[in-house]
Amino acid sequence: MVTIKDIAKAAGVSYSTVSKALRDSPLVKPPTKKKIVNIANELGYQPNVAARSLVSKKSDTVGVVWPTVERAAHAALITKINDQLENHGYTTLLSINKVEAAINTFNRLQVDAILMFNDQGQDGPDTPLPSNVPILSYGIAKNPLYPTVDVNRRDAIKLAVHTLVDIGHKNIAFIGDMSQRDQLQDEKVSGFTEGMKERFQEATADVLIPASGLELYDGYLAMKKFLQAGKTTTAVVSGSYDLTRGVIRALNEYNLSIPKDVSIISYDNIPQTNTFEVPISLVGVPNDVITSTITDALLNMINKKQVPQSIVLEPEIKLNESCLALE
Amino acid sequence: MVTIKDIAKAAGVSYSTVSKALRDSPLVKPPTKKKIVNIANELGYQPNVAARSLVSKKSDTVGVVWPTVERAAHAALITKINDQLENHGYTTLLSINKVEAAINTFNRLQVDAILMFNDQGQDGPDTPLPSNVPILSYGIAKNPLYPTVDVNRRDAIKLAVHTLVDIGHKNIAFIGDMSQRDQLQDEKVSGFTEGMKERFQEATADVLIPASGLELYDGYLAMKKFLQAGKTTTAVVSGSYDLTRGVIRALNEYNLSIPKDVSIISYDNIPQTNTFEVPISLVGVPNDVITSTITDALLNMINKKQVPQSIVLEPEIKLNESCLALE
DNA sequence: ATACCAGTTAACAACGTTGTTTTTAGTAAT
DNA sequence: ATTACTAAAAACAACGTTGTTAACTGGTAT
Repeated sequence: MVTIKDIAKAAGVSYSTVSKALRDSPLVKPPTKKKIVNIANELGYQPNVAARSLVSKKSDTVGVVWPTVERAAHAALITKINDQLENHGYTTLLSINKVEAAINTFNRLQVDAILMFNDQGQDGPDTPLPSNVPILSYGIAKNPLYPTVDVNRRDAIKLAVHTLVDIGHKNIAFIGDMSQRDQLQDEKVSGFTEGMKERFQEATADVLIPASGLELYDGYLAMKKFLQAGKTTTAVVSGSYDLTRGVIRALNEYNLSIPKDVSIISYDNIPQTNTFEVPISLVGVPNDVITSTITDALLNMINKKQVPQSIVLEPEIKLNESCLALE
Repeated sequence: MVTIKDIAKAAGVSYSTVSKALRDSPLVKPPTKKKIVNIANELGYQPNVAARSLVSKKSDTVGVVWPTVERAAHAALITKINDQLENHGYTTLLSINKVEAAINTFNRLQVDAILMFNDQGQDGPDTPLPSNVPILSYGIAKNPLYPTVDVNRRDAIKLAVHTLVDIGHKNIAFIGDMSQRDQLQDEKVSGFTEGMKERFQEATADVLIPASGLELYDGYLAMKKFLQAGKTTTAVVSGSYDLTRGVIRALNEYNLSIPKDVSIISYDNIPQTNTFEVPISLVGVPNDVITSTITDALLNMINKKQVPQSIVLEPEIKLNESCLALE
């Protein structure tokens, strides 16, 4: 392991001069600086984080608590956040340990901030864990233990419903994952129910198409079952992008055209890579809005040393050809 | 941040005594030790890794290079490896940066070992990266730059083919992801081709069912297309668990029974959670064999400071009711 | 009493780095 | 030629920890 002192010896200067030279301090003359930098490169010098963070009390590192790798749901988010933080000089580290252990680890490592993916609050602690490091949570902002970035899924679905009603639809169905108690999915269902209630005074029975998962095949199966039962609808609000893909397959099989026979609005955060014949309308908070919000919040926590408020992101709608006005 | 010195002051002893007490050294009298430990707990003391690893040159941490979070393929592996390392007192950290940056980070962090998930060697460097830390790779052991743990996918499929031939099958098909150049998948295809060639002298045209991915729906679609075209087979070797699920769906739709009409052997590493009516035969290296091998290799690298050889794991077959003998 | 133990604890040095202070050398002003 | 000043570099202290060495204890043997 080559240290700052080896460089000093090789360059014939004191080691503190080397330190300054490598940090590009104006306290060392350009020629000397250049010589030192060259020697450092030549020797393949790598600064020792332990030593550095011992004195600076910083590690330029952000820890991400991610207890459920299996659920690839947030993969896209993490990738982007990782990139954005990198642009600001921070390194991202993931821990797939359970929340408590992960936070502990990150505290020991003297990470500068912690981002916690709070998967449906399933196994979250009910009292804030002791931490010297500021923690930001991504999940549900209802009675959060930590400042939280939340996506208003309920309003997103509601927005979809309202939009469809406003262009003349009356018979609207919602397809979503209802296989398990999952707060995130429940929010969507109740968004649908409330959205309908707000527009139709008399209580209409909600048309719910229950899928048993969030995969393409789940959507395909659920929609097919719906159609097989002879049920019909003029518009479908879908709880996820993959489900939507399944729905489209099923509709195709039944020779139902989009949007002539059925209009579709899909919940989604992914920037649309239009792989469909008919561009699909989307509601949701765009992924880069989410990631920028998170990144900014993290950087604020680190630099301003101030605890940010919880933030609820409101959805946008992007209308496309998949929606047909009915009047 | 409470340090060892704060404890020393509170306990009225020197700080070196505190250090020894907390590390349970025999050099400090039990009563003193107890008192110190109590105070430490009370103050919520957390050792500073930076300081510790500065002097000990260890961090009790293993870094995992995982550039493609999106591909959830290895999630199960990582989870298990994480647990096993934890049992040995090591913390696992993941980096989703690209290989070079990740290795750099881990070097700076003075991680004790690095595990690299070498996704189909797609963007791997072609010359070993400079690293002070031993690196183990999981992927393909063919001309590896680092000691590598490899799974013999080719022989796994071959084993499946041979087994089917030996129980009387002649018309055998292989379904796999042939959508993209992926070394891992290619290995399986050629395992099939070779396996057939070894048993049938005359060159029979291989029956390949090309799927356009590794998801359930891809298998379903590919198999359905195969059947729709009026083709038949008495046995299917499937390249992945999810594909197999899709195949089964398709067979069900065509009222073909397993194993009466079609026998199935599936490639898989996952310990079988029997969700099927008919238990499926499996080939592959069980996941816990893979993870234990990796964990052991990592620990060896750390403790013995010796570079291990590359290891190729040989597959096992687990015959179940999904295979019917034909004579 | 003096010297010599063992058992405890205190003091010290070191790890590699950064920020501050002191020294050195070179130049300008008296 | 002495002083005053400035730029550059060296020396020093500190960060929190661990391993080593030195300094105390009280007791036992001389």
